[in-house]
Amino acid sequence: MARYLPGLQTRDRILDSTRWLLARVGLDGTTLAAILERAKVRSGSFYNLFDSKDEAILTVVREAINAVDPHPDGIGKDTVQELVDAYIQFITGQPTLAKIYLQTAVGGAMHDEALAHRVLSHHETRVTRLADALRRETGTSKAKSRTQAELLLAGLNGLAFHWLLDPDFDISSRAVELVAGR
Amino acid sequence: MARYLPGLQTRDRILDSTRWLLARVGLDGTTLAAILERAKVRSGSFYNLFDSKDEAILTVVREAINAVDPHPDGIGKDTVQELVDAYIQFITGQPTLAKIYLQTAVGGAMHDEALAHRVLSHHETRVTRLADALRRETGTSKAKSRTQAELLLAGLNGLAFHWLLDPDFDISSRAVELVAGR
DNA sequence: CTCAAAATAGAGCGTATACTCAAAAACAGC
DNA sequence: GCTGTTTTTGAGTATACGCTCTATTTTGAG
Repeated sequence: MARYLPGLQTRDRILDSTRWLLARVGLDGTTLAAILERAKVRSGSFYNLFDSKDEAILTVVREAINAVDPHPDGIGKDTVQELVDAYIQFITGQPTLAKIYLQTAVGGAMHDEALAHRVLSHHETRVTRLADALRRETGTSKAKSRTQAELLLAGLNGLAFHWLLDPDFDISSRAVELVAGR
Repeated sequence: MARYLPGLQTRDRILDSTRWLLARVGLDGTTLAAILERAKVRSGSFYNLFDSKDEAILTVVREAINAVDPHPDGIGKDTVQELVDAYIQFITGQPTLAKIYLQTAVGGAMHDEALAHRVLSHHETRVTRLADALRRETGTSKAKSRTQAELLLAGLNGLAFHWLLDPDFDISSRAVELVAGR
């Protein structure tokens, strides 16, 4: 483990490199050699700081998943618009982590059972909070608002996909239309 | 290329094997060795019939997509509902291929250049046909129907994402609601 | 300044994978 | 049956990858 400053700095460089590669070239392209070259580190140093390549990758993925997590202190208070805005802001503001999150969720590195569960539970949390906000604002039934929330979130995720594919795509105003046409 | 019966039969066995592996163990697990073992074929025979492992995979992907096409031979006949149904059927019937599709959309996940191109051009075709169907049915302008098609497809991709995350998610009826609320 | 701990370098190992090739066997038209 | 073509075999090649190990340098507390 790293105890001196140089070790901690190298560790950061490695994680930066891994994060960059995951977002740009995907899981397959994130080879050890690529990580090492970009971080300007030899394999010996890497394995002095990490037990395996996967450990570095999982560290980054965990970070990405946490970044999608809605803030827990606002439960029961947020509006639909706030939640949608927060999501869009995450996607457009942190495209690197957003890409990693979506890639991971779709099936890349999800051989890790615990991570898969975390992604699902984050998704669940988001649906529930959206449904609550919808019920508070429109007064629809519990079941119906949940269905609406699922549809809305699916739409947002779809928009995110589209935006990642085409950065010129106007995700913000599409999101507005999506909320309006609900 | 195969000209005698035995050649055609081994070709079929290889494609069956590839299809089975893609569905069961995913893209990563579909190694050449696995294909060969399941098809009871040695590598020499394989390369007598295919130029590469990717060609076999590509063939399977193409067949899966075509199998679900409502009007494979003629463009300009399908309805919006038909195209949406075909999409849902593709996603739920071939979850592995659906994953490949979405991973490619997120970008970079596909190391295979030809496969990525194939998937993306398929995406383009689908947008165009959806837009055409929308214009035929609603009489909207060319530009507007294309935007609508992109939004609709984004929604469908979002639903697919949700379904891949949670297989219990009722993607079919959600898709119906999505089309209805357009 | 000293010295044990930490950090680094980089040659090299083991393994998995896609793919090649020359020779042998099976095939089918004559 | 003869003969050219197709099919099959399987040992062998090339490469990429994750990872190890030892020697060397750097660090920083006392």
